[in-house]
Amino acid sequence: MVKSSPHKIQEIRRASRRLVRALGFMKANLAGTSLSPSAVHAIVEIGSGQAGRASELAATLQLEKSTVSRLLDRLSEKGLLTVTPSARDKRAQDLELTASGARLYGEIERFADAQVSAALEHLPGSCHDTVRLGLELYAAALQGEKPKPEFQIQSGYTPGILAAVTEFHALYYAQNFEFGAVFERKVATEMAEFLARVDHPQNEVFYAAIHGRVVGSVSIDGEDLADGVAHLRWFIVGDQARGTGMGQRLLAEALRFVDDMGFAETQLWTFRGLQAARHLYEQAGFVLVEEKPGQQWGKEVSEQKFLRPHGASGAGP
Amino acid sequence: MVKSSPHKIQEIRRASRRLVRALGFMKANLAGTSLSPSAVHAIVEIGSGQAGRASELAATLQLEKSTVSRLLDRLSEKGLLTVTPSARDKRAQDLELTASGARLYGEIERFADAQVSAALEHLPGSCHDTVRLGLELYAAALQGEKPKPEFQIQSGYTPGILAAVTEFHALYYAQNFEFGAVFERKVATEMAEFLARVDHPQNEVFYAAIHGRVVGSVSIDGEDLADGVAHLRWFIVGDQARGTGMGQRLLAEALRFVDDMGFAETQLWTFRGLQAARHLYEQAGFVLVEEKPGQQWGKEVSEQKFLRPHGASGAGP
DNA sequence: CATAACAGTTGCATTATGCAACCAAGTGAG
DNA sequence: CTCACTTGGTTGCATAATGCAACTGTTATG
Repeated sequence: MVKSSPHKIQEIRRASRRLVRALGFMKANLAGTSLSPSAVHAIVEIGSGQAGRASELAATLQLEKSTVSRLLDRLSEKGLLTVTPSARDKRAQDLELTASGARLYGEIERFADAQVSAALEHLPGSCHDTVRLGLELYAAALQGEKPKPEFQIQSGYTPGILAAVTEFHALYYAQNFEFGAVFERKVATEMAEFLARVDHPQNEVFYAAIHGRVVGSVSIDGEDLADGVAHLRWFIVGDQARGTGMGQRLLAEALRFVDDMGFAETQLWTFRGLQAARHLYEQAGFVLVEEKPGQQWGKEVSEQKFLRPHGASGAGP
Repeated sequence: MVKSSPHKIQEIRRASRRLVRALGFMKANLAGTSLSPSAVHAIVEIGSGQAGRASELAATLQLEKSTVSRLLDRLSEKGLLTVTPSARDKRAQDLELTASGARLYGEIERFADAQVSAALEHLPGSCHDTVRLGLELYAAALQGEKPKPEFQIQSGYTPGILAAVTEFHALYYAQNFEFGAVFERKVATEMAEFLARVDHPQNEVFYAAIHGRVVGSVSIDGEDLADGVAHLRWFIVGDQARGTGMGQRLLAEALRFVDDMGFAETQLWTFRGLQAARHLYEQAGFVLVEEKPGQQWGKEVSEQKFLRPHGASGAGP
């Protein structure tokens, strides 16, 4: 795993500090209420249905239960909250906002939304997702969560897929093997040609998207090799999604298509040095059948041909 | 300007709350010191040379000056800090960490770095930049800053440029004009062809990069039209950089090249409905000379031909 | 030179908070 | 069923953090 550079960490910490202060500042004047930060957080949590118990509140707000107890006292004294003993567990108590509590919650929501909205206005709209994603990832990471890779494999053309596949190839191979313009052009041109005939029943392109962006893809070209031979092409997963099992999923989906269509065998060309990919290929039933130097990608590498017979499903243990 | 959806704002707020709590939690136990959050922040600010005055500290920590005064008292009592009257301004006082203060600062730094580093370990390395950028942008936005668009215009092939240009075209025109595969393929194929001969002295590709990623580009094709006629092609700025003046800069750079190379005139094709671009073109001295329906981009639009004579520099006021 | 603005201090009141000891209600093993 | 243990919450106590307002001394400005 790649460690983040100290410099990057510094920058993250620096931004966090600013953030905490800026948000802390917001909280103080929040919606003109005279409530403390914790009280506001409590109202929000209860109002949004995230916390129905005092103990839950203590957990999310990271406060001691006694503090929460008193906090709830204050809020119910002000008539913002009803605290009723729970029916199921007589130790516990159900928390619910009163009408005026709900009104306050609404105000806080509107106020906070406006604040955030105003802040975001300072940024070009395209940054909004970066902000959202960055915050979510970091918040999750701080609490020790691994982000769940939510992606779905889909098939067929989607805008940007040619670009994405080209980009991943160009950047990855430029960085790791110093491939250049020839390679990027080759990928773009050949895949463009393929996409023109992707609707042919023996062809298909698969991709995984996160937040509407293509982050991984693989294609089956059923026409360009011999009859009954499927050609697995442009198999790649972008930086953002590497190590999430996406490659495996894509490959599985593609091979299911291959088997469903009754191809006698599947071929693919790659070259020596792509260990992770090779592992995936072999797991999926591919076998290395040929290896020789070549420079079809604009640079001399040891090209490898893999083959997978119909229905093969991986090397034994 | 595009408003962010309420949903997105909710998500940002939700993540912010988690973040503040998680960080708040970190602060409490921070490095095993018995210091309050503010005290730790103060040490960090002073230690990192960001604050040499009490008033500066009050500003960055968003605290009242009296609070800061007392905070500094406590710290100097503990021998972490020296508070000496400033030479230049007898009202003010210079803040400096003592040896033991500096040691503590070092510990805090190491501890916090380790925390952040540990958190980041939960994320794939490729997310780190998203986190950093997202936090920085949001922190800046909350304090009302507009992020400075730091980009430089460069020329020549760079890995990923074909992909980036294709992507921006595909996504933008798919979203706004429902262009599809035909268009994306056309862009990729033609630009790939162009890049094969971009080293010819009459051709050039210009691009702007942020953090090493291409976010805007324009090309001059000096060969595909008549002799002495420059063809301005693939002019586009990505989402992330729209509204930053990058388009103008790219265009200016491209036209400088055109004029330097002594082209008699420059032509470009676009179509009705791209107002922002049209404005830029006219500012740069282009004039609309022809308009007729066509479908060279895979969909029927009102195609426009613009022309700019050598050295023209924009419409008068 | 008078006045305002600035940097910081101090008295006072308020509030949030944690710890420890406590109670009451559920849980589980034998 | 019983006894020890856990869970959800309350209360007494001490303390730390904070803001406001009034204050001192210094510098800037007309």
